[in-house]
Amino acid sequence: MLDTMEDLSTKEKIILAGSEIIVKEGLRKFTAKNIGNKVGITDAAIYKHFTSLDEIIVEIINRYISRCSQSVDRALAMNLSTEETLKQVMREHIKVLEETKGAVPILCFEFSRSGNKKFFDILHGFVENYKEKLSNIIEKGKKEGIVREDIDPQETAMLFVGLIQAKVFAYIMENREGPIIKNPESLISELFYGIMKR
Amino acid sequence: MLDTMEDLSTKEKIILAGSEIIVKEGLRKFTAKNIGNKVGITDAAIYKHFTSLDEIIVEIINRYISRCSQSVDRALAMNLSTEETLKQVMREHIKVLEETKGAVPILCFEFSRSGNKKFFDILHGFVENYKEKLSNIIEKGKKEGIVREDIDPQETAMLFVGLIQAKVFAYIMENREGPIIKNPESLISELFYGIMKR
DNA sequence: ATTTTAAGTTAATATTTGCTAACTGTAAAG
DNA sequence: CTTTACAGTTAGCAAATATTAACTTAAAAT
Repeated sequence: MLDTMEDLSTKEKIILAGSEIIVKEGLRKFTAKNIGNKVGITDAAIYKHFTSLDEIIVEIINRYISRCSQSVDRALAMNLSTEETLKQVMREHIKVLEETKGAVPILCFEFSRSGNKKFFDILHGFVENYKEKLSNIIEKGKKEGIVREDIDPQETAMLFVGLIQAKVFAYIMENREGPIIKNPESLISELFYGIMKR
Repeated sequence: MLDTMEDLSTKEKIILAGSEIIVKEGLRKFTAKNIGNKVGITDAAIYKHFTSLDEIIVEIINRYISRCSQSVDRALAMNLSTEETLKQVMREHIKVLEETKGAVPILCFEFSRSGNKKFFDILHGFVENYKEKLSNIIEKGKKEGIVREDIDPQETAMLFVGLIQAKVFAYIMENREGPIIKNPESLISELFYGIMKR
């Protein structure tokens, strides 16, 4: 069993173990037996918590999506400056990414190929929705005159999503341990350097 | 059956179909049945050409590796200027990449996680060897004074490999058709702009 | 004290997968 | 003309996988 998840409920352990398998071993190893082994229960016990293995994946994706979406709404509700709002959103997104161990960007990659329409549609819908929310904030920044005029909000929103994807790939290819993004604040400020008016 | 491979031998068709499945559908779908379907034969017929499915993967990787290595040797034998030698190597590499439909970078990604030592070792050995060959050329360029002094040959060689990897990811994520690298010459010259003395 | 429920077990199911064996047709070699 | 080799077929096996069923047990609810 994993030592990092002693006091979690079994359901949480399953989600965590599943995420880790997806990231570190690939979808091919995402089997009931492997997940059970990692959690410390039998394969059959998993079905006391989920009706199918697909449901685990849906849960992993949905948590990521809802947490990211919520963090945008929360950041907006905080009534910060546009710049701080954007930064807050990015900070939160990176936090969710770390907590889910990078599983969702990997799933994006896997399902963009596998032709599994069910998962692809969920992920695609999320990316579209999230892009819209982010680009609205960037658009507002442009109106306020703090974001460069020649920035395309949609493009820049996608750049952020793409950047996260790239970071996860790098993390995996370099076989690293620990956080995916070592220094979130510096990544965020680098990104901002390119879009803010000076 | 695929229309693009009418006149090839069955063995070639299997390799091509296998590569395409790896790239477009993932390793999970790399099964005898799926490959057979794509080629237009039964799963059992595949074993008339390969002793195992693993052997197909080994063949895909080895072809990529040997063609890349050979192209370096060929480029060196052409007695071109250092700059032209490097460019020639990159051109050839991109050609091999296109012909193998980007399967090997994807396999690198998959096996860097799956823990399959057999494949990982082959790929790792290749990358190390290839990096060495490339960096020797870059080193020569430095001695000739045409490459910037502050360039680390090893780092720059890896940059090229990483760039190829990134291009394949982008190709897949954007669900594109056709060539992975649309304009090889401009990619090569962009890369060179950063390393050559001016 | 008893019943109910939650969460685990083992055992069994159907399906899929990798691979082998036995057979068939065709085309080249002798 | 016969033989042999090749490249395909179908049938089938053993292992793995997703899932279900039947049972156990301990704790919570009544």
